[in-house]
Amino acid sequence: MQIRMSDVARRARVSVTTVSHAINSTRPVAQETRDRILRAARELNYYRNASARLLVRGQGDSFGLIISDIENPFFPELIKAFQSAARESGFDVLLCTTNYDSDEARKAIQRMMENRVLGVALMTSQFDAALIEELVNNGTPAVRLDSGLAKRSVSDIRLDYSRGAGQAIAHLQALGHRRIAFVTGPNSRVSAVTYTNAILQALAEAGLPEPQIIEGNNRVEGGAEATRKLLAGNPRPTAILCGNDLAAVGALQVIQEAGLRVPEDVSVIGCDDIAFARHTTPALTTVRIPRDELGRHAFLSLFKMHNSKARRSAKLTVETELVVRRSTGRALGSEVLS
Amino acid sequence: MQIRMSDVARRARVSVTTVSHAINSTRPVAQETRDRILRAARELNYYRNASARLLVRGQGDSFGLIISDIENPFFPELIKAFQSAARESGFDVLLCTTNYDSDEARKAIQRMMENRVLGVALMTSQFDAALIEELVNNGTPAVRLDSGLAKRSVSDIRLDYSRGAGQAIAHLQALGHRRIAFVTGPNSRVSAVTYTNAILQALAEAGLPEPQIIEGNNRVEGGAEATRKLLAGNPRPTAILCGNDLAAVGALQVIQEAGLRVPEDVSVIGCDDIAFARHTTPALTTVRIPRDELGRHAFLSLFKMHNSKARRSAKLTVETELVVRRSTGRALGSEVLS
DNA sequence: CTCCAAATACCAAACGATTGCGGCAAGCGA
DNA sequence: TCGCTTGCCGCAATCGTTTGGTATTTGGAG
Repeated sequence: MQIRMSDVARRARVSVTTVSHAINSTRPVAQETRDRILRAARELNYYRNASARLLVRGQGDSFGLIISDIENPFFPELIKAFQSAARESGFDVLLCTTNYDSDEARKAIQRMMENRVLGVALMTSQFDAALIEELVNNGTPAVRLDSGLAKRSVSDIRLDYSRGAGQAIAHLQALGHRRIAFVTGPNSRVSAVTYTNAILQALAEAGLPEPQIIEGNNRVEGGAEATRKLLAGNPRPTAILCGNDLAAVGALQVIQEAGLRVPEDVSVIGCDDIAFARHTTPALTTVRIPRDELGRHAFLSLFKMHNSKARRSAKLTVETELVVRRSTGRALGSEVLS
Repeated sequence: MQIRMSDVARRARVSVTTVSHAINSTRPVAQETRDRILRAARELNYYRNASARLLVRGQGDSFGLIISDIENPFFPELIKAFQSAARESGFDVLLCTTNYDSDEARKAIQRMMENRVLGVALMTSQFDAALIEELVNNGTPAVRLDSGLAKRSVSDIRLDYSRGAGQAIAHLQALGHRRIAFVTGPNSRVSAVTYTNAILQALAEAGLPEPQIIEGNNRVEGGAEATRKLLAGNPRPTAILCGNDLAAVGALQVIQEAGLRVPEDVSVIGCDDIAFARHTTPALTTVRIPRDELGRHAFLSLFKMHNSKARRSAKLTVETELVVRRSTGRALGSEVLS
């Protein structure tokens, strides 16, 4: 059925042992012999059998990455960073998505384990803590990227929202905003509530009043709907913070459709800094989450754990940062002379 | 090191054979015994060894998908469609990206083959035809999604641009446009030249003059740059067609930054209909490529080939279609009374 | 009580590569 | 010529499952 090493060996008139060594460069093979072998392999269209190889070596060479939704523009950049970090070190990556479904999440973990990945990174909140525990008890390195609450048992890459949040609020305050509204992500998502808390705290520290809060769904439509409610209020907010950029896009749209101007009438701030944030009109001011760093660190951390056989690695923190574009401006009715 | 079936067997006091059958439901096992086995497996944290399984069965259960760039918003939707079609039929998918690099492409194919995928779908132009040939000669089913030129040897899902192109041109013509410019994708990309040809033909059939053509790169910056050139021309075009939506976004931006209005001064039409196309301002009129259909058909086609052991399957065609939004309007200086 | 079928469980041979160990031959110095 | 090193290469055990071919038990019919 398939072409085996022994076929190559026969054609090159050597033993399978030699073929193996020639192909993997695991032992010196006479130049002439090696050539003969490689030629035979090419002629026969031979590809190593990964399972046989993995079976006997007991160790594969790929790391797993589990994310929730590939269509969410947040993830691709993360995936790419993880992937290229892995490739740089000579590893493959096995990608699974959960689509926010805990059953699929379970399958994803199972697939990872059955394929004996060297470690797995997870960025998805809908997650049985128990499963992760098992994973770790198994000795498989794991990192979570989504966690605000630092679970003890798994190494995390902590995403620190406080800096970005602080900068966002300071920015708004400097522009004279006081009536600030906040469209959060779904409260079921850890990262969403972490961000919410960071914003609330920054607001408090700045001595600004509590914001009006509406729970959104981190999608364009959710942001749009929430914004409609906000605009109907009286007095309406002069600035709207959104749980992510997608929601902010919805906000932008609704505000402008209502005949109001951004940022003259209402300022908008997103979160994530997805690629499109710079192409909205006006370009979106947003709290940047450095996904490339996140992805790289995730891999590096896993890699270290794998090498050192440690169950946990040093906790890393990556910082958010406000990037100011054109969707924020001086608050209406705060025409201070300057 | 790892936990084997024999460990589970010992703990449940049965043979490995029975464990295997209990876990895979491949042969009846007494309810009581099965329970004992599954419990033991759970207690021991047992995961099947995929390699051993695959090795002996000779057949895996995943299909491969190779794309060029995960950050291009065109792809995620395609991936998802492919994935969910696969999952519905009980298969996994192995995803690889090439990043437009033919060396990585080679590695991707190799990974697919080494892992004995049941078939592979490719959407990436930078491709050694030779590699694909091999693949097919190996007996591994393959489909290309990017192909305008129908290679003989591989089954294709043909993407028919002519309908969408025709509709786009008709739409523009109806609005009174005659000075039409076209920002193409890179000429190295098959799909790009296919689209270009479709547009050119539609233009000719409509009796419209040849358009001014600028080669872009299918990215925002490319579209922006090309548009700057176009705007500097005299007379400037009243409508700009773009090779994809990303470029169209760049066009939109440049036009509006130049103080012109879309669509009053210049109309813009994109291609792809990425998720963000409906959220640009104004919302983008574009030639939709049905990525979900593309992904689904790709899998289905592979699946069929795999089942029937056929090397080729019926050629499918998926149609593009114009979706009209707000970035197109009546041509300047064509105020016909109606 | 005997016999048979059905149900259940086990034995052992694969699957295709890797790798420790050992063999052979050529080259070299004494 | 002998003995040793060095450079190549092959033998055969091994990895953890699956699965065709039996063996054993059980229950009921004759």
